[in-house]
Amino acid sequence: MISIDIYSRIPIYQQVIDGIKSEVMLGWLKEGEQITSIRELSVEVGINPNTVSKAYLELERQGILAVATGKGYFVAPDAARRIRDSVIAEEKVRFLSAAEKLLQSGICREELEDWIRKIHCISP
Amino acid sequence: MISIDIYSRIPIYQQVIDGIKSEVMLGWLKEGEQITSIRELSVEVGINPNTVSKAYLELERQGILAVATGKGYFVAPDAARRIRDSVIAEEKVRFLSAAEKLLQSGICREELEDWIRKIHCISP
Amino acid sequence: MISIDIYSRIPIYQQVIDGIKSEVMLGWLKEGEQITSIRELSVEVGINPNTVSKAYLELERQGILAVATGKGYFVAPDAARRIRDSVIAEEKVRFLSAAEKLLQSGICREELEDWIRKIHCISP
Amino acid sequence: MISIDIYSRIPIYQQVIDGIKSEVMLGWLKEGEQITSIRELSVEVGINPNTVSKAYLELERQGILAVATGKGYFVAPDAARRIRDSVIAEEKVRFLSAAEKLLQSGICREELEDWIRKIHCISP
DNA sequence: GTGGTCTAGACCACA
DNA sequence: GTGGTCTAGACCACA
Repeated sequence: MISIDIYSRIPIYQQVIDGIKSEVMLGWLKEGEQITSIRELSVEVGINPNTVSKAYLELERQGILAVATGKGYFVAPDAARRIRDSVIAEEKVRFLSAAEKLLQSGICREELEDWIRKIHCISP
Repeated sequence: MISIDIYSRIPIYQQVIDGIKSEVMLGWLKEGEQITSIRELSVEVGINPNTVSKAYLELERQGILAVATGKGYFVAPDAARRIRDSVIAEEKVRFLSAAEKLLQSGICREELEDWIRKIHCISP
Repeated sequence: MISIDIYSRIPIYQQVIDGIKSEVMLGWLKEGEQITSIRELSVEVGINPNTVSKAYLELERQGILAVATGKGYFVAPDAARRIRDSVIAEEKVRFLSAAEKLLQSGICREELEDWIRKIHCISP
Repeated sequence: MISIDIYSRIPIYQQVIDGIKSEVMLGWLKEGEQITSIRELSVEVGINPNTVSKAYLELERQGILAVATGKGYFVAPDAARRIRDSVIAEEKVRFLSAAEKLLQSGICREELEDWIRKIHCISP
């Protein structure tokens, strides 16, 4: 179940994209599996079907979803790997940019490494 | 001199805000010093005075600039420290968020630490 | 319905801010309710949309309104309490400042208390 | 000595007006006494002579200063009483307005009276 | 000269 | 439809 915050500055269609990607990454959606239809999802989360459609089209463009005309949307083969690769590429940029600004602001490397060690996270 | 990219997705007024903050951080603008007037800056960088005004008002709200009626805007005392504190607060969040997503994507802690060590940066 | 006096020395956007706050305080606008859109209100009261927008942005900054992209502005949860708290803080300062100046001008405490007792007002 | 805050939202000429009124009220300036010339005061407090002139003209209009052509400005006879009367009139309005808003916000009369009792002030 | 407010109107992303 | 940004230009108070 995707959760939407209509008051967030992140566009709703982007929240849908992020939600589906998460579900694939967590293994809740398997490659090849059919996903909830546009109409169903729009009712489920209480948003406009056009907004869901926009998200699905973007996911298709990214090769994460595949559309079978008249049948609906399916998780593309290789979807998990594609998502993982793009997440790593994007987050590495953010990580390095933030690290650089923190170093420039007087935070030392040791403190950054300390912060990393304290992150509690379960790798999937 | 603040450089503006009118094709950027970052709003122009935000670029002005970031530009002024940079100049204070780098010591090009000293605390107590008067800054370029709204009208002057608007012709210098080729944007509308209203846009500069919006940036200056936001900087005043953040306690980074102070306005003297009929005289103009000045760099507030304590401006550099305020900027530094807010940069650290914001970038720490981004740093930890990115690190967490990278760890979840299978990047190990040692690799993150390695990336940090390779950042070349001159602390002020 | 918000009434605007274009000849007042109080800026129009401030009158809009005060008007919305009054309507929330009086219970005419309920928390969570959508408020009149920028464009609608601007034609209703005969002012420019930019002026309404300035007021709404400030109310959002104060946590009294929340904006949903593409949908509009809504009264924030907790709006009434926030307004009440800020009114009390501001008016207490004015009250004490005025009282002190009156005492210094030779008005005695008993007279001030007498004035208070004569105020006719319906608590909500 | 009048103290000026150029970053205050209160106009400088108004701060000069308030400063002179205070000095008369406190008895530092006696009725009939000549006051510091426009030029002198402007140098003393580091502001523009035009600004001091604007303040003096307004004080003359209010009957608090009197001008002797070629000689300068003098404290008008009856100045202290005039100031006292106008302060009482203005502050009474502010006092009642603030009290009314506080009562409407749920503060009870007893609390207002309590606040008054706690004001520490030396009547002149 | 300095900012602050306001209007009129264009153009954009998003739902 | 919604709000957000931006321009061009007027008018005001203040120093």
